[in-house]
Formats: sequence, C-alpha cells, structure tokens
Amino acid sequence: MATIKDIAKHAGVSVTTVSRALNGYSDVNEKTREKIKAVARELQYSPNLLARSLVMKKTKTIGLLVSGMRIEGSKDNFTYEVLCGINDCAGERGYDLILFSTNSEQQQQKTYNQLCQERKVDGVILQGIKIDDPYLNEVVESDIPCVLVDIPIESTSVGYVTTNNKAGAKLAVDHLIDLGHRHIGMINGHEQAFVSKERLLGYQEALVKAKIDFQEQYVVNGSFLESEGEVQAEKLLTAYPEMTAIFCASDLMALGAMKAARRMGKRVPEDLSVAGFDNIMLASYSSPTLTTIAQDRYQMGFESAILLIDMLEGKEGAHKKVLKTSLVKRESTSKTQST
Amino acid sequence: MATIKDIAKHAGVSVTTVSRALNGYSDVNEKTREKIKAVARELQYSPNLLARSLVMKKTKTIGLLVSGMRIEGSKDNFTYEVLCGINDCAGERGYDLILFSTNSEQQQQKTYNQLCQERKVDGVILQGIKIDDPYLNEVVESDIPCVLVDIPIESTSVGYVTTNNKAGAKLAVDHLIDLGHRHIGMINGHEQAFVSKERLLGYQEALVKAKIDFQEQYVVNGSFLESEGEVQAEKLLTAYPEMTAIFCASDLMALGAMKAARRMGKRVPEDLSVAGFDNIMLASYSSPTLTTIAQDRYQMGFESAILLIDMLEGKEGAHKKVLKTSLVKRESTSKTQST
DNA sequence: TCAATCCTCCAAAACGTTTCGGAAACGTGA
DNA sequence: TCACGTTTCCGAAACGTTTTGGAGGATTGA
Repeated sequence: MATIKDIAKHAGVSVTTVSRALNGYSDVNEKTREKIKAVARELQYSPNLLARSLVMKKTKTIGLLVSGMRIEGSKDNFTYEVLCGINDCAGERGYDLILFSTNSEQQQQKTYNQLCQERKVDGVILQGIKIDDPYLNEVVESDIPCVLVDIPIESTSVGYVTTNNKAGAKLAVDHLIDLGHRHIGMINGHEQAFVSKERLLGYQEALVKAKIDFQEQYVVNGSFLESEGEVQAEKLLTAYPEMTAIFCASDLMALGAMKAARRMGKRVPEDLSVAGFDNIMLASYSSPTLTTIAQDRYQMGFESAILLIDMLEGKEGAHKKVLKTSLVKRESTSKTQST
Repeated sequence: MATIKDIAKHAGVSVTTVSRALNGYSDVNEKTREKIKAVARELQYSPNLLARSLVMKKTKTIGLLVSGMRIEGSKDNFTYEVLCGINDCAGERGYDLILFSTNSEQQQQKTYNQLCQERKVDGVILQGIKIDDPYLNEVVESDIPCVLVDIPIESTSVGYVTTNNKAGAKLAVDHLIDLGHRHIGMINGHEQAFVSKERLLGYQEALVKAKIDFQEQYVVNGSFLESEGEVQAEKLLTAYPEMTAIFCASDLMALGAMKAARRMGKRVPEDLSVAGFDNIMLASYSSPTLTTIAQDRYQMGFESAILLIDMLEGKEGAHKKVLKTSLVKRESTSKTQST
C-alpha cells in the first residue's frame, strides 16, 4: 500500500528521484539510491503496475484467447499443454498472462478489439479458434500484435505457430504403406480446422508416392471427436471390407475407431491397423497402445510466446514457426495378414 | 484509442457527463445519453480498465497462483480442470483471470504479496501448492482475499475448497473389504499434501469398522507419482505376499501399481485388486480399467471462484466448501479368489 | 577568475478514468 | 415575488506512476 510518495517523504527526496533510483537510472547518487532502497524495503513497497502501465502504455501482459477451454479438452490436453509452454516462456521473459474467457455469454458480446483494448494487453495468443470464427477477421484488421496457433495467417502484426501437419500425416501413411497396407481409410477432422486440410494433403501425397489411387469415399469426417470417430470407422469398415488400415487425424478419433473395430469383432492390429495424430497421453495407455504422430504442444505454446514477445520487443525475424513431427510406433499397427 | 475526452469533445459535453452517461447514472438526460452513446460507438470507444482500476481500486481480476503448471500435469489434468471451472465462473461473474507463473526463477523471487499487489488483483486462488510452501504463511498473514484448493485454512480473508477425502478413501476401502479383501495395502501421496493425511484416515477408519488391524508397514509413500507407485507396489507385494488389494491415493500411482503387478506376474484383478483416487481420464482407458473414487475437479474450480467472488463482493456465507466423492467401480477390483 | 561540464536533484505534466461538491436553469407552491 | 426542490450538467481533484526540461552546485580546464 506504500506508494512512491510515501518513500519520497520518508527519504526526504522527490518522487522523481525515487522513481529514477528504483528504476536504475544513473543520475542519482549511490548513497541516496541506497537510502531510497532501504526505505522501500522497510515500507514493503511494491510498484503499482496499473499506474505504471497507464503512463508507459505497456502492461507487460499477454492476452490469451482460448476457444476450447472446456472440460472435454482434458482428453487431448491440447489447450493445457500449449498453455504450459506459453506460461513458461512468458514467465522467463517477464510477462504475465491474462485469460480471456470466451465461454461466457457476457464476454462473447465483446469484440476481440474490445477485449484487448480494455485490458490493454501488449499482445495476444489465440488458440483453438476455428477458421470461420468471427474473431479471426478482427485479428487481421486490428494492429494488436498477435500469434495464432495452427492458423497460418501472417502480416506485420500477426504471426503463427503450427506443426508440419502435411509431413506428419505423410509419415503416418507411409508407415502404413510400408507395412503392406494398400486400402487405407482416413478419418479426418472437421473442415473448420486448417490442420485437417493439411493432414488430408499428407495422406494423399503418401498414396500418390506409393502409386495407390486416391479414393474419395475412403475419407470421412470425424469432427475430431472420439464418438464420431467410432461412428465413422464403423461406416467405413462396413462399406469397404477390403480396408485394412485407417489413418485418423487425431488420436481421439483413433481411439474411437479402435472401439468400433473391437465392437465389430476386428482385432487391432491383426485385422485392422490404426494410426492417429497428436500423441496424447491416452495413446500410450490404451490397449492396444496407439501408433501415432507426435506433435509437441508444449513447444508450440513456448514458441508462440517467443514469437509474440519478440514482435513486441521489436526484434526482427520470421513471423512463423513450423514444428517438426515424428512417428511413434506402438501396437496398433502391424503388417497386413496377407503378406 | 479513443478516450472519454474525445467523446466529450465530439458530443459537446464534459468528461464527467460522458462517464456518468456511459455508466448508467440517472443524473443525465436521456437525450444526451443517447448522443454520447452514439458518439462512443462511432469512435469505437472502449474504456481503459487500467485507468478505471487505478481510481476505483478494483481491477475485476482474480490472480491464479498455480504451482503445478507443468507438462507432467497432463497426466492427471488436475490443474487444467480446476482452471476450467474457475474460468467459467469468473467469466460469468465478469472477472478476468491473471496467471502468475511461479515456475520461472524471476517470479519465484517475488513474494506472494508482491505478486498480488503489483497487479492489484482483487483476490487470489491458489492451487497445487504444498503444505510447506512459503507462500502459505504469507497468505494467512496477508489480508488479500484468497481461496485455497485442497488446503483447509480459514479466516476472514481466506477460504478453501476441497473434496471429502476421508469419506472418499473410506468408500474405496469399504468396497475392497466388501469384496472379501482383508490384507489391503495403501500407497499414499507425499506428506506435503493435506489430502494424503485425510485419505490415510479414511483408510484406517474403514479397517477399524471392519475390525481389521491397521498395519503400519502396509502403508507406503508413492509421492503421487506413477513411477514411484510402481516401485512401492513392488516392495509391498514382495514383502507381504498375503496382500490381495492395494488402495492408492491417486489414480496415477494405481496405474503404476498395476504395472508392477503385471511385471511380477500377478493378474489384476484376479490376483490383486487395485483401487485409485481421482478418476482421471486415464483410469477409464487403462487395461484393466481402474476402479476409483471420483472427485469433480471442474466443480472444485468453479466453487473456488464462487467462494472468492462472493467474498470480494461482500456476500456473507461460509468460507469453505467440501465436495462429495463417489465410487466408480471398474475392472481393477474383484472378489478375492479364496472365497 | 570565468566558463564549461558534470553530477544530483526536482516541479510539473501526463496517462484515462471516477467522483465530490457545487451550480445553473427551471418549475412549483404559497 | 420568494423560497425551494429537481433536473442536468460541470470543474477539479484524485489514483500512482514516468518523463521532460531544467536548475543548482561542485568540479574542471584554461
């Protein structure tokens, strides 16, 4: 509760001097500086960042606009792990995080710009928003520095971080092809996600490379949901009994697909190989354990924060970062029986 | 970027009138109010909450002090789910959340009071901190309103939310006893958690009720870690081959225990019944699926926020909330073979 | 000795709000 | 006409900082 004024009074100097002393300016005598510091300690002074931010026009805060901050998110943990990464980087660089809850109706009435301008965040990281989200238009028009997770938009004030989804998907399908599979279905995510398109491209690319014809009807939409993955897998497997492998654009859908297979009396991986994408925690605990493409969500968060803060502090550099993926072989994929 | 001054100028009134008009005071003519609102819309005005907070001495923000904001947390999701609950409630009530990262060294040098006072949060929710955490002393001494998750401290300015851990543990052990088990081990969490003590009490109570002697050596410390659960389970099972059931104070440790059993050639549940605590996502995906005590982490978060905001807004009421638990029977527990 | 330079320090303005105390303008009842 | 209450507005202070532009005194160099 002690203010800079109190310190000034106790130390017998002006507020200017107190401010400059505590902020390490050179135009204050070392002795008075020590005196002032001592008084500050004694009065348990801590600066009022509101006041400071008001005049400095910098708050040292980063806004977090997360669209999927729901309990269902604890299945894939995407949001949480990204958040951890952001949090760690922000902490290191001296920024605090402020969470904008976009769940409540109250907040949803506010525009993106209102949210940011009111709290005067220095920059924003957006995660989990869909391609058709109205916020997205505002983002590109606004000049508030901003980093998007998994949405490739780039300008002077906006950058993005994503994984190499196409390469990742290709990695998975290559793996299935290597195992001898020729009839490979795909359960993709919904179309409001950029990553869905990329993963589809990777799937197609792998097929082309192996000289396998792309069959449109082999690709269905599982909306990134476990339940929907199960439904769609059943449809696929009944419609196309020749299918011996399914690549799913998320682990959750892959778990659903395995459920469907089990229910239909198909053994995984003997009768059906299943590969996922994400490498979520559950993937290594399910039975059989799930072969999948690992993407480092923590690092995505961390890199997002790096990117944003670099932008805020005027460091030059690319406004995008594409992370690598890797194949994690587990039990859910194996060679085709026919071989 | 438009300020209240700009509006005043454009509308031909004073800043006072603008402020009072926008904030719904009655001493402003409806016509001028409409005029002012129109100008505000036109200029895309949004209030500067920094300035407002500075004079009002309220920021409408809640600080979040989370100690376990780490990637390992995605195994049990405790932090994330609590966060979701807090976020939803805070959103409804018009509060924003500000995350204090206590991971970084920078921040760790700051005291609890410094963190809170600098950002001028109205109140704080603490989660994941241990009993011996130095912050805890500050909390009780400070008069910043605060709610603790899973640490029972109560005063005029501090409240807490927790689950009925004793009852929950008893529920689990009762279940094991009902299944015919008499030699029941316990892998408890570390001693820096209040919940460990409670769960131990529940375990003992259940034994007493069933007239089973409490054996101190049957209880070991697994530090809430899966790996340590595995280690300790193996020790227990080799030292006391008569043991047919283990109650673990967390699902993660229970998963570790099941691993140990598998490695030692013991079948779960035929040779060994295992019960956990928490009902984390993994519990329903492991094989065998895990019998456990469910606690609603989302609700813990939600209730924490309710409690805190009620305190902030001067509503009278209890400063604590104890949530119920329930038994979730799954595959990892069964009747003893001998019966 | 004088001017220039350096070292310390400070008063005041600014940031964008809210709020206190008052003050015009107007009607109203006696 | 006067006293009084209502309605509607406003000036100025306050919140706790940073920063600008300078000022006074000590030191230095010639």
